[in-house]
Amino acid sequence: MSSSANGCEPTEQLSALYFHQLTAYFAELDATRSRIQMMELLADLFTKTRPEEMDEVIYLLQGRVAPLYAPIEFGVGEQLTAEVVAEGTGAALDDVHRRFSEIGDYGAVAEELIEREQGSVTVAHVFERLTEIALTEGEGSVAKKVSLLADLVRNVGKQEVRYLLRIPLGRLRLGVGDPTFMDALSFARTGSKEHRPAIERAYSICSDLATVAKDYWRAGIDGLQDIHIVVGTPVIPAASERVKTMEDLVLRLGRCAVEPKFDGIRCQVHFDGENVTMYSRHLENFSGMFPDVVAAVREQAAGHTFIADSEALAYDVETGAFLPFQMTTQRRRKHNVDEMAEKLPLRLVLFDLLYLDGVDLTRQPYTERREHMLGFLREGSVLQVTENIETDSVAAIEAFFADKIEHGLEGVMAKKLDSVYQAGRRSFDWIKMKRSYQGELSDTVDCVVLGYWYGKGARSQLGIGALLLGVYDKDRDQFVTISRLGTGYSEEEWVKIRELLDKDRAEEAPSRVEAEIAPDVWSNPTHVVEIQADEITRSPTHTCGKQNGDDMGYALRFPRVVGFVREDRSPEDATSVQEVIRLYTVQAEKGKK
DNA sequence: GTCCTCGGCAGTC
DNA sequence: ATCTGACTCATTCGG
DNA sequence: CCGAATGAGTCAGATGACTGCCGAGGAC
Repeated sequence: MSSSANGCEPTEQLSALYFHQLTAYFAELDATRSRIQMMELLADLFTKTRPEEMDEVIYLLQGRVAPLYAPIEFGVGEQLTAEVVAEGTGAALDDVHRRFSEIGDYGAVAEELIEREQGSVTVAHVFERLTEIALTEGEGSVAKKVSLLADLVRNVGKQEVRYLLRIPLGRLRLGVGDPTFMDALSFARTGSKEHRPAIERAYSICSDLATVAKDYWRAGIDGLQDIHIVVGTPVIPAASERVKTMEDLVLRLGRCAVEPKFDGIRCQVHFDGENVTMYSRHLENFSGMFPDVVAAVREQAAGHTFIADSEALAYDVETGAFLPFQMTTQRRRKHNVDEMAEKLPLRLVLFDLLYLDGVDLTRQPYTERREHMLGFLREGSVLQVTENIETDSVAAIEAFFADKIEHGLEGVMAKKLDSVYQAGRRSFDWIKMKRSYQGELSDTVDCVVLGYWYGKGARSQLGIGALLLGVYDKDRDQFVTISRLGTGYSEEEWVKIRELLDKDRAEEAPSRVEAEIAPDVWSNPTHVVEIQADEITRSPTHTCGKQNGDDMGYALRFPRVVGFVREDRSPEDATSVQEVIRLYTVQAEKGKK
């Protein structure tokens, strides 16, 4: 190996990496706040990692055993982890749950219950076992997953178990993510972040960080030259930023393109002339789910190869209007695919083109990509290119926006005219604007707090993680649930609201409260909070508006608190069930246009 | 043995 | 999805 | 002219409703 790297060359044969060595790094990262120091620690770890172990280290850091787009999941969440801890440490399941509600981290719970200081398993061994767990399926698989992981628990030390259990939970919580890994790779070779853009570009178009890491490690930036956009291999999609007002939007973009924003499922379509492959926003393979779209791609794009960014939406066959998200999402399925395709046909609205007929378009400006996108499709009922306007006027954007809202759409996306397609990045090249961002344009709901849940991770320090919210049913003088709430408060406010709720603590659900879910701590209905939400949805879990046991209720989509507590309102002054239903009806009317 | 329900998980937004 | 909080980095302020 | 203060940007990790799949386990 010859290269100009400084300090990263293995000067001696590195030995196999033990899992306790890896978790020692994790513990250091855990204790480090500075991102620069975390990057340096990671760079050091990469230096000590043999090339053949790079895959394992990278995937484990990502909380996985395979690249993002591989359909390999652990199938071990919190409940099963609790069983693993009990089985692996000999503690009672009750005890495990009790400890978890206090410290909010199963890794830390297991650490408390283990004496052993250090295990003797290697990273390779742990990786192999975790892979086995992920691949286990069929009858008896749940018990087998648990016992495999419990076996590992018995063979590692205190510090190791802490991080071992966090891996399948997908909550390693080290304060590092993909961007930091990429900085660290660059830093390990160059002592600076200078190669980050090249590394990031490679990662974004092949979606496999382990491949990028190995190529880069072997040959530096030259090693990345062979990574190109390939039809069939998912590209990490570009994402948008938000602003508060239309004025801010125009200030940032000047003259820009404005497109409608659809409330469907993001879909990246690949066509190699024969095969159609589709990926979701997080690179799940959708290909088998939308046979109607696949057929349409073959027809409407015959003779071409391409990769496009799009939104898939179900629509009303009678009126042509797009259906709500809850309808579209029913098309995301493995079984009864064909029947559902007939019942709920999809439209695919293309809004960007990354590749066409052998040419990578991602580095061309928006306007040119759009030209290509408008030119290659045949007419058809499924694939269509999104409409757009070009303007630098706030008034024009507002008019366009109002029209889209009036027709039941989510809002608009504004795009910088000369911007390239920034795969894997969230940037101000694309700015989304939804109704709920503009305070006066969207309704808020006054909700009564009915109780709270203990938090996990960092929130456990606060003694609270989320609230149970209700509204008032005037007809029956009952409080019914409409949402949980986990965002909007500062840490200080979380603590304050918990203190208030503890004063009104109830040992069980108060008699005037009707709920099908139970918080960790009940509270007598006293405090009213103002909640902003994007929409009201039909709900199988919340009791607001439920007529009888098996009916659907109503709930809030994307709830967040604004302000703290409304001192001027009594619980009976909260929004009523009847008002919620009225709001839902008004919203449903718009969807029909 | 077969069918059905439900809890848990993983994914969409 | 939304949101907060910590840190980084570039720019401006003030002595 | 240089260090301190400020503010925008980046990143990570809390949390939401809802749907479908899968396996477990009860009913029959």
